[in-house]
Amino acid sequence: MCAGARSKGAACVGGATRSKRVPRAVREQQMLDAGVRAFARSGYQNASMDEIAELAGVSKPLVYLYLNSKEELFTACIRREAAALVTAVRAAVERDASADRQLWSGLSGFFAHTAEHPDGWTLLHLQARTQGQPYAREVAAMRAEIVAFVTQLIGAAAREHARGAARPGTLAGTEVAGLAHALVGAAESLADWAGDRRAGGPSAKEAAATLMNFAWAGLGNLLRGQEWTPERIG
Amino acid sequence: MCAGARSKGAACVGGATRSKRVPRAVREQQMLDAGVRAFARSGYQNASMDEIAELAGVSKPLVYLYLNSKEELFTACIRREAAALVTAVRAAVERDASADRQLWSGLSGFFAHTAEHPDGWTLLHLQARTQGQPYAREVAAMRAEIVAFVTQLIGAAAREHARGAARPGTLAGTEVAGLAHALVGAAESLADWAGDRRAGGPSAKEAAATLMNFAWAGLGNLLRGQEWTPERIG
Amino acid sequence: MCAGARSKGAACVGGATRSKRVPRAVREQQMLDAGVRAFARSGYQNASMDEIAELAGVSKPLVYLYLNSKEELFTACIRREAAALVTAVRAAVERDASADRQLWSGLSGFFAHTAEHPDGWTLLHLQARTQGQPYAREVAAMRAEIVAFVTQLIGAAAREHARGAARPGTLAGTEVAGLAHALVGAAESLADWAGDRRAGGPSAKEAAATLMNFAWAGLGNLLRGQEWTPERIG
Amino acid sequence: MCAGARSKGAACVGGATRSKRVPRAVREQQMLDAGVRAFARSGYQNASMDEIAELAGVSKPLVYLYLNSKEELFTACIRREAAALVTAVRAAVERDASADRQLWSGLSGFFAHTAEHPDGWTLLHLQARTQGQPYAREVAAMRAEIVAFVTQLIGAAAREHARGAARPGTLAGTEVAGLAHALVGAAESLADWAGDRRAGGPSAKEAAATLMNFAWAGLGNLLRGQEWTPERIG
DNA sequence: CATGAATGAGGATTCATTCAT
DNA sequence: TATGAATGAATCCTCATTCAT
Repeated sequence: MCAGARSKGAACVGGATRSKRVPRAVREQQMLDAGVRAFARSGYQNASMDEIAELAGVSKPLVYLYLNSKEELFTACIRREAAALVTAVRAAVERDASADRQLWSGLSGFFAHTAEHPDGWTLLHLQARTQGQPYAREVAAMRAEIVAFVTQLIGAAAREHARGAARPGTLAGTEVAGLAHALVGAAESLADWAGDRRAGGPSAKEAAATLMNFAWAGLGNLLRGQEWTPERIG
Repeated sequence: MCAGARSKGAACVGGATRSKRVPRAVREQQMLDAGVRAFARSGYQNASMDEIAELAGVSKPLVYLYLNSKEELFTACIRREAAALVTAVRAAVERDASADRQLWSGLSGFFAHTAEHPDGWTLLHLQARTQGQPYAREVAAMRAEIVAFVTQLIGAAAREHARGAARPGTLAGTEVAGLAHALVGAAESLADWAGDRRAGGPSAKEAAATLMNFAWAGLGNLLRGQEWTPERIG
Repeated sequence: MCAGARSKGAACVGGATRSKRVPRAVREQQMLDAGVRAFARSGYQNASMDEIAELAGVSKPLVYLYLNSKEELFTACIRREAAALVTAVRAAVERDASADRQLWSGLSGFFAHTAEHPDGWTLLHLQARTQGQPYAREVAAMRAEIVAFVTQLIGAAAREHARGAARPGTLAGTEVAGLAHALVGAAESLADWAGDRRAGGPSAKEAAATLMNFAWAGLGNLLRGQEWTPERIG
Repeated sequence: MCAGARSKGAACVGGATRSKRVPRAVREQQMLDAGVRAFARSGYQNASMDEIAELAGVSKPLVYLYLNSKEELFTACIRREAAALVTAVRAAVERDASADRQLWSGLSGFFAHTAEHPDGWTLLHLQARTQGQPYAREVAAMRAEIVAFVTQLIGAAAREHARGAARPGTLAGTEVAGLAHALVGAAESLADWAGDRRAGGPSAKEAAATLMNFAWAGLGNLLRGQEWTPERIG
């Protein structure tokens, strides 16, 4: 436990002993760690700066000295986690592979990262979106980046498919957007589920495979022009 | 306008004139309306009891008299909205139809309800889940109920398929659950998108169709044994 | 002593017993009383809202409920005291009397009021001017009103004098402004001194008479063209 | 520019380059310069030690090493400025001249000094008096010294006058003191005005002349027994 | 029923001040 | 000598909540 931990019984993040005289860069990371944890678990409003400072193993004024305000701390947390997630996904994608393999590897990376950083994921997915424009926008930007990536893969798949197809299907812009939203939503839901090991959630690879099964075949059908319609007979 | 509406320009919910001698049941609904609206738009913490009382067109002590505390008010709001959503979906499902039609009708009902009650949907999907255990659990329970329903439909579809299939596929329990989670997540994401009319989101029926296209084909492939696997070549 | 007076030993303003359920208008005056006292004695920054609330015999939130912020409280205090001072001076002036008598009666009223309301006077004269633009301006406006009144009296005196003068003097605008500044400054200084009874300061009438002696004769000389110049020989 | 000057754009006082190894006496003066400037412009509370240290071009701990605390720094600033003002006035007085010339030369010195050291004057006249007993007393002592000097001059003038007067007037001690207070107050007010060049204030000599015109004639009248009294008829 | 009056408790933020290097 | 790192102690302000009428 960290020295100086007072009343509430919260240990310092990472179990680090509260140490004196640490260089600024390190302290800042400790504070961000604490912020991510606290914000993810309690939400922006409920997390108190007292709590965060204690979790970081420092006094409150130091948090303000380095990060200026609760809002800026929140922003910094979001930025760090968003960057980490995007980086992880980028690193996981197998470049020069086929479109479906690229998507699958990206998804695997995504699920692996969110499973390893559940607080970061909660922060981005749940908390940041509830706190109004500035933060929501920040996350929306990251999401847009991912959606764009997925859209591009779908386009690539369409081209790949078209090469050998008897009757190449066309996908309108709205349809593509709908698919991207659905896919990202499904991924998020699976990530939540996968993050919850107690609920018997899947591993990252399993989640990625499930999602590919869910999405890839449907996409192929669409491209082939085999649409599902309500008028279809059971 | 409701009497007593003070400075801020907020009219009473539903445009109801603030009148004396209203039966308790009605007053409570007005308060819940106000609560849902305020909580959805500002979040639990940011919504103040003052604001809610004014929005409901009553005095603050009356809110306390009927609903005891902010927490209980929040819980009551969540419960009402969750029940309304589940009821709407249930009512929309065409019993005795084929599994895909049941799923489609249920999704249509879901998208229709969320589009008509955006504040309720925001409350459930965004706000309640960020306020820690007690409320998140409440919503999680509702979600589990829906996931279970979807899971059962997928199972039914599998059985239907098996009856006439040359080579019946098998779906492990985890796989089915995964698909259900993915589908529900996709639906939620589409509901958010559809709720945002300015972003050119789809209507309820369109959203349902998009999702069916996306999901049903994949399911069919799975049942046919055409699984996507990472080992697959290109 | 007022009930509920806690630690610091400060009694409520006016010695009033802390009473419950007082109408808003009355409470507001009590708060302003407390504010004037606290601000005058400690300055804007040093006076804490805790201290003021205790002095007013109420809890802090009530002060905020009625007066919104420390700044607004300060402004309200200044406005009330400025208005009271101007009103007192106006009421004291003997209209339709000769110019010197008008000036004398006004000064008497001024010294009487400042002596009876030393905290109000300190607030206006000392504290408000130290707190930057918004407040300084407020006081400057009041001061300007008084200077204008004095200037007008000097003008009237000049006309009265001119009627019977062999060689009527002229006063340039800058000279008049200088005289007005000097006179007001002298009055302020005497008010400070008069407010300090322990230092053997004069009564209001004495102070007024002293100032008339100081100022009126000099003014007469100027009008007569008998200027003091450094070149004058001993 | 001084090294270490960070963001806010504030240059070091006196444009001194921040240099290492400066003798203590010099450093202390730099700190006092910074203190006077900061305290005069922002007030005691608003001026932060950070700001002052930066303005002085040194690190905060050094300020504490040399001056111990904010209070002591403030006191030191007041003492230095008060001594400077008194010294300047003393040096300006033409000894062995007639009383009015002595007064005039002293006033000229006073106005010249305050015009050249506006921050010092603001510190003494405005800021120090609003910070409660310890500092106000310090300034009051200086003021008393000046009032005593003026009182003595008025006494001397009375004696000079008495020597050649047909009908020597008498001035009670209180009257003399009152006149002195009035004169000093008038001087202070004019100094404030003169410090504000934008408001078209006068030069030092002009201010002194204005005041002499204003005051000396009144004094002469008094000595001649021509007192203004309220009973006088228009 | 309905409400104006009132408060306890807690949270963000700032700053003078001190070490350890 | 000089400073980056760190904190205790306030201070302003807000809000859920309760009475007395």
